Amino acid sequence: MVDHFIRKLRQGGALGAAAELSLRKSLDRRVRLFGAREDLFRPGDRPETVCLITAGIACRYRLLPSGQRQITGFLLPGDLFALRASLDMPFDHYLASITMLEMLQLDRSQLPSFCEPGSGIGEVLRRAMALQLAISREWVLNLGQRNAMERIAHLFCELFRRLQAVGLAIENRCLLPLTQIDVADAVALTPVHVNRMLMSMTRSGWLTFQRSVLEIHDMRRVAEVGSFDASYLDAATTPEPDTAQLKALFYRSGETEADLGIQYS
Amino acid sequence: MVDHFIRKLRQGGALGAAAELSLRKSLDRRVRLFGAREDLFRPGDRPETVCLITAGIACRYRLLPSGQRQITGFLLPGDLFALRASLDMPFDHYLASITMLEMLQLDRSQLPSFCEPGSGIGEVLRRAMALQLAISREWVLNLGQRNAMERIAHLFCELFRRLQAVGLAIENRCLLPLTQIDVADAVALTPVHVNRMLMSMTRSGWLTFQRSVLEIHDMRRVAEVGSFDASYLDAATTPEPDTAQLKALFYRSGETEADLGIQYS
DNA sequence: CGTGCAATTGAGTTGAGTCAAGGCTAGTGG
DNA sequence: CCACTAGCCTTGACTCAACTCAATTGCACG
Repeated sequence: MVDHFIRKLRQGGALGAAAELSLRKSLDRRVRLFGAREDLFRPGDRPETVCLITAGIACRYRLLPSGQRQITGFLLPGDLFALRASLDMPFDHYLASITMLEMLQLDRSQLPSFCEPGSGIGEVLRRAMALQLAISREWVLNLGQRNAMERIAHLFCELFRRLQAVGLAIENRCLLPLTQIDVADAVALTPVHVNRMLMSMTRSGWLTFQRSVLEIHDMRRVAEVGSFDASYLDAATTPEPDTAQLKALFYRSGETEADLGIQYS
Repeated sequence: MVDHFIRKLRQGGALGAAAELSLRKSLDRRVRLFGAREDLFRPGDRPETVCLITAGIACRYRLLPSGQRQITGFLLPGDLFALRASLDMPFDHYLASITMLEMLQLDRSQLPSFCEPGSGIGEVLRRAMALQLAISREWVLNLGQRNAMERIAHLFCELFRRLQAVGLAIENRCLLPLTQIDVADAVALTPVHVNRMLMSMTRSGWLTFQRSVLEIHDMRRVAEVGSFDASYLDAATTPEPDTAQLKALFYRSGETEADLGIQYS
């Protein structure tokens, strides 16, 4: 949970040993919970705090006047968002939970004090933004140049990789509590067509995506179909395969199916 | 030229009066020129310096194994790029000039010294990245949810607005030295289909796009078709309609057509 | 034990792509 | 000064990937 964030700070070289303690304390005080499928922010909102997801998944989306929805990105445990709080900029899109969500709030005014002078949280924030930018541009490529199956394959590779990077994948499986409608809104296809592609991929034995579990049986093939090259994700993240504790959680929720969201972290 | 940058720094509250002088001096030493249609950076390159475009236009693009090209963004005068230099991250896409290009190089090691302690270039960089992110997400929406004509209308609105913001539009016209092929690679359509849409828009009297000049005759209509809402661009930029001198340049090059690129700023 | 949303499947439609052939313009070299 | 060449632009005829419409099934929850 909090450790995801601490780890990020270390990577940015932002964290002094002395600062770490005070950081941990102050973080624990500011945990917030949200239910599934809630809008956390709407266009125009000015966030007060930078946020860190500690459990659950969320998405950014935009609406057209016609009512069409485009998901422009997913947020997974360990991801920072509302970075614009540090710039006093308003949101220009929606940010919504998909599962139940647990997150930390990092007060803008406190941010600088957690950092050693010189290097700082600034670099952590910029690194997070650079990663989001890389992902966003990858999506532009995905929507612009790939056909239906390739898009879905690429999206699944991205999400699997990112979950893996924070220790939330086991072997070839991960919890991915999206509906086919969510996938459709992310890759800009109709749910009907997404379903056809998924059926086809399943029949081919490449992967299954059922009951919130994504299982990739033939990663080489799926990555090839989606022309997926993970290097754009590595820029800011380090793998670090995570604890047995998490695996236990995963298995449990994988069986029971209930409340998958919050057991996520 | 340099002023674009100085202005940006002021906006970020980063510039002390004292610092400004030394900044101006050091900037003037580091001007670089490129020809049209050159790759400035390729995937894997690690830029040494953050760059600022002072004249001409450029684009980011990615290639698929199949050879398909997707332009993921355009860079206009006043835009910063290669921000990853400040993070020591490699490029994951191509960055290429479209016209001749004049740019400033801002050395990474020098960046901090130009700033008042506390506030700083960090905020300027983050603001620039936030803008690029907003634009990139807008492109995801554009490619995902809009049809051919809507996409083109939206792209033209974006570029017109951005050029206007740095004083490079006159009334309803701006220099936009893109081929229809460039437009096609940006909006993910075939050049053939882009041409059909442009013909149709021209016949409808909405706009013309010929000989590197975009002229929007019915901005209300075009913005409506592209469901264009400029608010996402305003976050980091301030208009400030620019000099008569630029207008003169524009008219001249608008007539002669030659070397449009570099006369740009 | 409905009720409602998600998933699935079939049949017919269409917006954008493909293929192909000219026309226009600018720059090149004789 | 004028052919020649190479891109870019333009247009027409045909194709197809993805969409729409519609109906059915399968769950999960109250």
